[in-house]
Amino acid sequence: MAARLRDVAERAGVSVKTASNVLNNYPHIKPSTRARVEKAMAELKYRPNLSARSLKHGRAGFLALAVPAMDSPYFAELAARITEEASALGFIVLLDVTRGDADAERVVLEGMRSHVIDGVIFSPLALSAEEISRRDDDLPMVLLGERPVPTGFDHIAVDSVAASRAATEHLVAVGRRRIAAVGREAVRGTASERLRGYRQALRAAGLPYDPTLVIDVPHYDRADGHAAMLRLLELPEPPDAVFCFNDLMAIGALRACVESGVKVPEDVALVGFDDIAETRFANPTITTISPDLTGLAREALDLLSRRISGDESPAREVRVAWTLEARETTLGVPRRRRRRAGGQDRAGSPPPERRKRPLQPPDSVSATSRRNSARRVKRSTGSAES
Amino acid sequence: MAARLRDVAERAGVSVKTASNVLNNYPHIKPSTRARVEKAMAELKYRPNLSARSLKHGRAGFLALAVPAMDSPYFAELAARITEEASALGFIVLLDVTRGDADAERVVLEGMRSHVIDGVIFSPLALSAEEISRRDDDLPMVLLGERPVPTGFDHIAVDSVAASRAATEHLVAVGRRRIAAVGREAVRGTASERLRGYRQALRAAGLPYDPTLVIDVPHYDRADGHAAMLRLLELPEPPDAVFCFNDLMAIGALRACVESGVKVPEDVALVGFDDIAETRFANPTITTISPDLTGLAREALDLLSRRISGDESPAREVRVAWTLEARETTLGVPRRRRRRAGGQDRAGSPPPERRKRPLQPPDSVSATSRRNSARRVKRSTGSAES
DNA sequence: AACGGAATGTTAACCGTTGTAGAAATGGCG
DNA sequence: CGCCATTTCTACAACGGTTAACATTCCGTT
Repeated sequence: MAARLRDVAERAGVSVKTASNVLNNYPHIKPSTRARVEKAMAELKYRPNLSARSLKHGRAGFLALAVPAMDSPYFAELAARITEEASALGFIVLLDVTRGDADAERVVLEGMRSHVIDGVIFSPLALSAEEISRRDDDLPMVLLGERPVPTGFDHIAVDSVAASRAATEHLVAVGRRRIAAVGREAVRGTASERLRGYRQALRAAGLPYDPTLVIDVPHYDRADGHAAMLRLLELPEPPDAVFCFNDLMAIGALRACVESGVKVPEDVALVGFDDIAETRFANPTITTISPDLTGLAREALDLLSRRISGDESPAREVRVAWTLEARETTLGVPRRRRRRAGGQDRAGSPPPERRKRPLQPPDSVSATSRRNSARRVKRSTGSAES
Repeated sequence: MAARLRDVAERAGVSVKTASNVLNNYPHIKPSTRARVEKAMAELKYRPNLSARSLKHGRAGFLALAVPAMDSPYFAELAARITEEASALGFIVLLDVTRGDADAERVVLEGMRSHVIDGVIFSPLALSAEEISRRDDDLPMVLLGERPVPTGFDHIAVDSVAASRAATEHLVAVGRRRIAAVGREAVRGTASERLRGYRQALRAAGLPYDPTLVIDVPHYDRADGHAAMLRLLELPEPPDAVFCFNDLMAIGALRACVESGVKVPEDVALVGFDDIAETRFANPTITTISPDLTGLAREALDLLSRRISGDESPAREVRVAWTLEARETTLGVPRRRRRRAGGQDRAGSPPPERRKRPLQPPDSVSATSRRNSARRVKRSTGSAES
């Protein structure tokens, strides 16, 4: 049914080899021959069989990207960046959604889709560092994210400790003293990096660490943030600021505040993490840590493609840049467009008086780069502990 | 380097074919032989080469999903559903992001990734119906979305006309008379389906169609909604309701209202389309049309896998179910948790008085199923116009 | 006329797996 | 013990494209 190279060759009156040469831009071909072959290809709607090709080469041109979820904006944006970078390098990205399922993640570790993919970019969630380090498969792999810290693997992440510390310091700087944290407190005994940064900032500011202000959540989603905030608001002494370990939870927390009649940031200031698009259009807009996703994607692909080409150098630990984006949940709403107090309580048409269109689009509302850890740590981690 | 079936066979002392048979659960194998082969596989860490396999069968087990964007929550959710359904059927989904680029979409039409994928699910954006209908490739394809209406292709979508009509009728029902619409007004001469439904509802309610209230936008993103709303608010006679053709624009529009001191829904009511998670956590929560994405994904895969198996029946036109989710941007905020008017204008710790945690999670706030077009239209569309 | 390079052809092997066809071993039964 | 029917296993040829190793022809130079 489908045309093969042989059919093309026959129709063009050349040998299979010549047809193949045309396909692969072999330089020494008479223009007229090339034209004939190309014409034949077009007429037969010839498409090379990539399975055959990759069977021959041992290279498939596919990369797998394994992430916990696709309906999380953070991972969606990440996937978009990685796909872009990959196609620039001639790779096709195959998405694998693990849903944070340990078994699904084990499949990723142990040679998924054998021989069809040339490498994996893996953002683990359920698996422990220890389990990851037991991996016994030579498919090149790059690990993403702060979650586990296995030694001897290529790993790319933002410096969560420093970023979280900056986020918390920012809350201190805007006058908050009782700062809560929402996220996973401990993964297999080790405190998470974000919690570490948070505690560092508290200590530096001379504030006490109050475990009742640290809320443990399972999924890092909006509902988690919502529930956590409700718990915090029920405390005898509620916090005056909350640092959520990601933006989705900050959004849920914000919603909980609105429902409960708590004013943000007057009563409670909020900071998130990730800088997903949603934060720039929330009401109020959400202060957050903005990691350089494009840089992350670029580093990941650069590293992975090097490994695929046989680079055997010791595992690398790469840190990507981030900035603190200070927005309304910590700075407040600019006075000139604060909403009126009373207001006609229900109405049909009469348009309320309103003023000029604000000049800046919401994307640029109070963006303040504060700190930047662009440094790239290249740490040689052989088999020994670093 | 990597173990082949031949190596396994040698080590187990059997022929290659026998090893292959073990791999494929061929019934007639002596248990002792099977055990030997399996042991050899484990020892050599054997992984079948899928390229070779698919070269042999002519089937690859891959599907392509081509969508305009991955960082749009709607497509991210859609991709998640489709990936789930596909893996249940043993297919692996290959994501292709076209960014609404016409050339990228043409590649999708004309046999992308030749022979590696068995079928395509395609949500076109840039290409006209006419251009799609010129497609000349026999790879099974299912079209998604309301955008183009080419005849003779399998097509799955929500009934946008009816849904948009319901959305607009809902605005009429809550007392609005000057209802704006934000979206693409015309694609190559044909009014979009959503605009059609909007106009039907206006006509049915005896309201005039005012073209100045219809805002044309390019990208259907938050920034578009934001800009469109600002334009509407500048009109001498601004609308008292806005129907945005998707949720992202509704979110942008909401943000524009907040910035401009316009109260939602008191001054302007808002309705979106898609029911992305973000709408359930917006402040206020956004009324929207909720399409049955799971159903859509299921239909798409059902249809596509049938085509792949050689089903040659006439092209089908499938409509998926939807519901109207009425939320705060049209119904208003329940009185008992409306926020206080004045409020301490900037403060440190003193917690404001607040009341009990509301019983229902935000997901269930004022959900009202209103209408359901679950009917599936099977239309035989041969070569003639229908 | 001899030579060199460009352009193409021929043939065969190979990538790893599976289908076909059939051989060899096994077992049941008269 | 012989015969037939299974069961168990094997040899070989594909699948479509690439590549190696030459062989050949054509053309233009010297």
